[in-house]
Amino acid sequence: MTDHATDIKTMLRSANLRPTRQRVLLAGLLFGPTKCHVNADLLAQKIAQMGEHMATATIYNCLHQFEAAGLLQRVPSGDDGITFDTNIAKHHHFLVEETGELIDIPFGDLQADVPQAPTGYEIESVEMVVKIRKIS
Amino acid sequence: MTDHATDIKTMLRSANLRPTRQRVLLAGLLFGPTKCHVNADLLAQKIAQMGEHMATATIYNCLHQFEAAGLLQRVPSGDDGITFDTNIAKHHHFLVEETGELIDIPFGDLQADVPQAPTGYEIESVEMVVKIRKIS
DNA sequence: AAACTAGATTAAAATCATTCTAAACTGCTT
DNA sequence: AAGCAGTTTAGAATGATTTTAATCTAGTTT
Repeated sequence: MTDHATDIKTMLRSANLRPTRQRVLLAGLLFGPTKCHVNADLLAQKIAQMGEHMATATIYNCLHQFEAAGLLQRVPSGDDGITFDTNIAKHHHFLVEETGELIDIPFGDLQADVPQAPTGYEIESVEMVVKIRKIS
Repeated sequence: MTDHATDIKTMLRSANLRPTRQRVLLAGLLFGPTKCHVNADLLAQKIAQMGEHMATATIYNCLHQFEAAGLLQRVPSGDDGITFDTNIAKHHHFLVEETGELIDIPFGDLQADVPQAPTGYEIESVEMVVKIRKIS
């Protein structure tokens, strides 16, 4: 077994997730060196390209489990369903109007501008989306 | 005809929308003195309570037309479909995790913190959502 | 005021991403 | 090797939104 596969299994076990064939395959696609934005459909395509197969429900299950384990972050996305970000550092996004493409914005000192939560509430997260469009 | 109904018809005509019975009814619900967050389902309920009826498709059509005309703004919302805000001033939102309730945050001087758009793009809108939860 | 027409409304069917179901399977422990 | 809890699966179900194609109506023309 390669070191990479071992790392992934270790990561999954640390998250209290059994390293099943499906979870290892998905984690391999998601947790490489480059961060990315994914949805269930995109992953199904990649899996199909590898000549593999995985039930749609499994892809959703794994994504939600990875999110619950803090391995993924859910991100806002125009209209097209559920999108996850493998970059779990605090950051915001540009959303390209025409294409729906998401581009990371590094997290600055935006926190200072966040207003107080209403009395009795605590802030859970701050999410900024900057919609942009190609200059015609 | 009441002044209010006249105002609404004028508003609709200014937006190049024929003041049909359905659009006048919806506009009456939406464009009162108090701002609110609505979705198609909530409006259908209100209409039913008034003893009226309107096709679901009509509610969606009108909401999208009002949005296109700048009378409504679309706002992000947890998972539950399409939500519109009758407050069209620039502002951001608290989103209460447990309930999905949206609460307006008055627009401050956040603009200063927005990063430059990537080359070749222009900023279309900036939307911030602050998720909050009840302190247990 | 009747006729006309583009635009609007409608019920019902279609869409489609996501979730549910309940049966079959598999990783782990004994 | 057996057993069990946790997983995966195909296919059905869900549910919000959109499409369709027929009917209707606001506003204009005659």
